[in-house]
Amino acid sequence: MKKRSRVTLQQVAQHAGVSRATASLIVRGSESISKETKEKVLQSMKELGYVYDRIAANLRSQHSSTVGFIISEIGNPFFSEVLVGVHKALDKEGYTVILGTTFDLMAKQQALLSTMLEYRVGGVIISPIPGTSHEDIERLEQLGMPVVIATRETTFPEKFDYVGVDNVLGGKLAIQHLIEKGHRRIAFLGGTNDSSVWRDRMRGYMDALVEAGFEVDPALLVETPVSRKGGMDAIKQVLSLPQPPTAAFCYNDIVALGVMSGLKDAGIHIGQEFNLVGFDNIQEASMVTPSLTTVDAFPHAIGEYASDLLHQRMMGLSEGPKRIILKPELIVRES
Amino acid sequence: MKKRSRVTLQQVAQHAGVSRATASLIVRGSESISKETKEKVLQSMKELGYVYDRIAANLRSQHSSTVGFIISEIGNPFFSEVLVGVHKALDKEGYTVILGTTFDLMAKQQALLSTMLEYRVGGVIISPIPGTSHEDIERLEQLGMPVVIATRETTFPEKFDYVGVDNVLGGKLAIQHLIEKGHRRIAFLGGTNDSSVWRDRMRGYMDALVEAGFEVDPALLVETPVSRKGGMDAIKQVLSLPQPPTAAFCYNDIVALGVMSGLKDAGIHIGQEFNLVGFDNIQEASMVTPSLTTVDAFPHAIGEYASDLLHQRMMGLSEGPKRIILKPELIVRES
DNA sequence: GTGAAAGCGCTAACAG
DNA sequence: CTGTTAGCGCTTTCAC
Repeated sequence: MKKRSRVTLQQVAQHAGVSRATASLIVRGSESISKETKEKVLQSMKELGYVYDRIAANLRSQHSSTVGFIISEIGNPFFSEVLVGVHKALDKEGYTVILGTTFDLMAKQQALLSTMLEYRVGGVIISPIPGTSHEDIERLEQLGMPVVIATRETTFPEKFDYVGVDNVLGGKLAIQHLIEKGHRRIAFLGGTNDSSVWRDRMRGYMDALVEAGFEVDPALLVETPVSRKGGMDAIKQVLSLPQPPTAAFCYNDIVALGVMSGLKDAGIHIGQEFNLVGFDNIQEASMVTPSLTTVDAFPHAIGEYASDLLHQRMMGLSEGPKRIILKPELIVRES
Repeated sequence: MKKRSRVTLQQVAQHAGVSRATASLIVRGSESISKETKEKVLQSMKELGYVYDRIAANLRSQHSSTVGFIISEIGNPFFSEVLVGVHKALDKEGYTVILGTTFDLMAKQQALLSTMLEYRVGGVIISPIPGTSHEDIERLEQLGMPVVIATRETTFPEKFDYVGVDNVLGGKLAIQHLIEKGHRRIAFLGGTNDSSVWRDRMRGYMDALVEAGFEVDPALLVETPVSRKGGMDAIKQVLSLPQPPTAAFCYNDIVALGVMSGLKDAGIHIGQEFNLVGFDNIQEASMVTPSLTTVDAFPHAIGEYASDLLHQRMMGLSEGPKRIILKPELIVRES
């Protein structure tokens, strides 16, 4: 890991016949330098192949131009879309992102938080794993590191800046749509109740059913891992019921895609005999056949808003915790 | 961006009544410290809430425990799978990854390379955008920064460590499979010839056809952007030919999924009237209906091998450039 | 085993 | 406008 030593500002200054301080001002684009010396120094930099050492600069100035982004997994298109939003927004402000993936393991998350601290990132955007308490995160804030929570909540939501979608409303929209289509027995498939997101979507499901005057059959609620396999298993389970459902609301699109496979295996025509609504609106949702009706959770926007909030906080412009709750939208397609 | 000042090693040492140097040895887990002082110092760290400053440490020791990973876009499942591989492997070695996405823009790629340099990353893994010359990359090596190229080649492949799949062979496997199925008119759809990957897959396509004694009809080669939309457009184009193809090999799975949509729109039964082979074996390939026959490009393994090569090089253990070319495998499914 | 002093490459504060 | 001096938080000799 030893590196060939690089050209330092000192050497550049010497070569150009100025002081280190002057050279420093020039790299940073100061206006208050005469055109001639500026040219001269820039020329020297070019000749010597100077590369700015941002690490050393950050150390000295006690600033940080990095931001940590902690996410459960990159394989899920929803999260990768959030990442794209974060990336774009932070790029624009000149930050560099350090990525960490927890794979939903608490030990990994703790380790990542420490890493972010050790690297002196200027702030952290995190989608905490289910069961993360606010104490776990508070550690960062106590050390003066701004934090923004995205997509999932911690045990004490009001403590931090948060950006997410209104999952209760999303669940409601989905169910109302299915009720309008004439369904009475609607399953809720996939996900597990340890996640705040699941609980909210489930609540939307319940609320909408109750408001419409229908009863909730616990047999139609199936918890599974958030995967296509999970969806496939879940639909098989409810189809074998004495009174199978005629429609399903899925925890997210990934699960919904699994459910679609399961329905096809069972020879059920999606969109005709059976209606299906997902959540997230990942790209794939519009591409499958039949295309998937889903609730758009605006992952890209979540990433951008989270970045904006973090930037505000890093500039010291924010006061109390802010919450940005996006209104989800139902995207009606063929399913 | 100003940070509340943190507890320094100095303060810890003072609190514990030892010197800074001793404390430093202890954070790094040195063996040559008496158990008592060690305990005492560790206790002080806990009490004061000390956080190791890896940035300062790296500056002083001229080491780096970060690795840059530059990729075109994170939205493509193939790349996100490579990222997962990279992440897992580097994690194990204790590196932290700094992520950059180029969106296939040359300016962005150049900027990212500079950023990596400025952040003194210990090494870089890059999937260069089409048209990247070896000079663009050489800059890094000249500054003593190890580089590993992954998935795509530069203009002068032999100069750097490289990990990728044998795209020529992959193309051949696909075409041989289609020929065995009895097809004579096989289209090659999607992608553009500015990419080395495209040219190799195309070559495999050509070679296989020629070996089998068939001729190549240029009308069956359609270049498009690498997207579902591209696939859709491409299949529509060839279907309107006087002599449409009866099978297609697609640049990758993303394109293939678009082609599937297009075929369905045209009322063509995939797997019966028309056979289709993709490339990459992204998760989705096994989940669509009908499931997609494809060539597995082992993205996860590419990420891991690239990380291993980089690690070797960072340790100074590598000599000449190494090339790891993975053998792709045909995954026969329903399409 | 532990401490004192020097310095990684840069910026900040103040002179001039 | 430019130079001087000090020091960010850590590691690294080299004494003792």
